[in-house]
Amino acid sequence: MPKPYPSAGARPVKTKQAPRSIRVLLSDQHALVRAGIRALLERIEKVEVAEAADSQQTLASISEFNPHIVLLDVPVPGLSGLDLLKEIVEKFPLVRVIVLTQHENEEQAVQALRSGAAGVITTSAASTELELAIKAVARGENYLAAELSRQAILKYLKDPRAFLSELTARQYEVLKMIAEGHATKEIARRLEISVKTVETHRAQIMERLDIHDIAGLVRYALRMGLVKLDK
Amino acid sequence: MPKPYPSAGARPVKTKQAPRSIRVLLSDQHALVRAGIRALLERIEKVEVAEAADSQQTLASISEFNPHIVLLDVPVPGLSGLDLLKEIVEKFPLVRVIVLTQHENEEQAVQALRSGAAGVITTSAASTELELAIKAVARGENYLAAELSRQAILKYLKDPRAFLSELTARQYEVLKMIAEGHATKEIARRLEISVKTVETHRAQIMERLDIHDIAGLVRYALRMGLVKLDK
DNA sequence: TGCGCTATCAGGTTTTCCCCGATTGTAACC
DNA sequence: GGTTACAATCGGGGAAAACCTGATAGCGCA
Repeated sequence: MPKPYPSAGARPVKTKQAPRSIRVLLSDQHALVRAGIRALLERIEKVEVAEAADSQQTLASISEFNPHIVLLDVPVPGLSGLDLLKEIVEKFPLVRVIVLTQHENEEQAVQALRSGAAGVITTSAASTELELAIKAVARGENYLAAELSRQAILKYLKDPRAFLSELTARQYEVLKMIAEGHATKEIARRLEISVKTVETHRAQIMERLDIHDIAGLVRYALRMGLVKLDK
Repeated sequence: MPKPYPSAGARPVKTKQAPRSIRVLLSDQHALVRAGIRALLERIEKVEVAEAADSQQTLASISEFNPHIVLLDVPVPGLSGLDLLKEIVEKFPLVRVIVLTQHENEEQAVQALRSGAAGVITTSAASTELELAIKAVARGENYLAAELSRQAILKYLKDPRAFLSELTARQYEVLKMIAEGHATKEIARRLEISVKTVETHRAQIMERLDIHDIAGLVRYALRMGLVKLDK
């Protein structure tokens, strides 16, 4: 049902338009997944692949390998998960980044696009979609995974307040501390505000997110990448 | 050595089938990861690959494809994450299962072995390790990822109480409800016990796990697979 | 200039947390 | 057959936290 996106007409029917090869830097924490994706990438003609396992390696390898495209795995999208993306965009504005995410979630796709991604595909995509995405982005177009609703994306992008500022910065700050397990009193102490204020923040967070228990807040914060599971 | 052989309704159209090929069923939620791993598997000689995306497909495909080995991705190991593994072991005792996990964690590897896995490898493994694991398990041996400490594994396996019964069944039940966001009063109502008893359970859970806030309990429950992020 | 939003705080009520305790049953151990 | 260990159940009472209903000050913006 969902048809491709801006580049709808330009299917990769024809074989070559770029004379040189496309250098793709594959950034993923998991060696096995990296090897698998690399095998898929290498089936695409004129694609050169390099790998990086973490942020440092990725940034270093961008300088060194000078890739056209970074295929960036973001296991838990969200605020903190996109830090590396933002850093890449800032330091290497010419590099185009395709975010590979596990979640078929418009909200998180929009966050990625807002942060400067040129494309978003999900791990539930078919392997052919990977090739489509690489080629589209290499041509300078953007690419969105077929599973994602363009309507939702465009709607969100048009309304900057739709959910990027679902919570205010202060509220995110408080939510993070809650999810990390800090008591209200301690949060108040750290932020140098009254316990009552922290309580109000929490109440407003709960109201906005329509979540009404601490456990739900913790799960939400984990999904958003505000906190990590281990720690 | 358990060598299952197709006696009934397996693949009918196999003409030049090598007599000793290894049939591997690849069970992973993510199509792209599946395609990648498949590409790696197909580099190994005499390996035939089938894919499954979820529990139902996996079980159905075991009947149909009659694999020697199931390569089972378990994103969040733990109690609930291993349900499919247990079901496979129960219904198809001759099928050998290799668990593919993201965490280099002895505890969770032991849980997998206890549940009947023949091998455990992690996504941080090199792709060569995948081949080693497949071949070892196909020979009837077991395989443990190189990252995992054999000592720790053996120690845990020898002492059944080491952490499998870290919590009692009742405590797991209460912990699950806490992590799902139910209030103490509601947990008491559901379990038809006193609020005081629930409080005692919670206190004992916290003491055993050395976790002293709700947020920490929620994260623990998520790691253990007691509850899921989305829900 | 008023409207909306954010960030801050308080009083008062309800609920939970936490420390003390207890009883019952069961299984193991010597 | 007593003792020990532990699981599961419950209570009192005070401290703490959460929850509800307010309020105020600042800030941007139309």
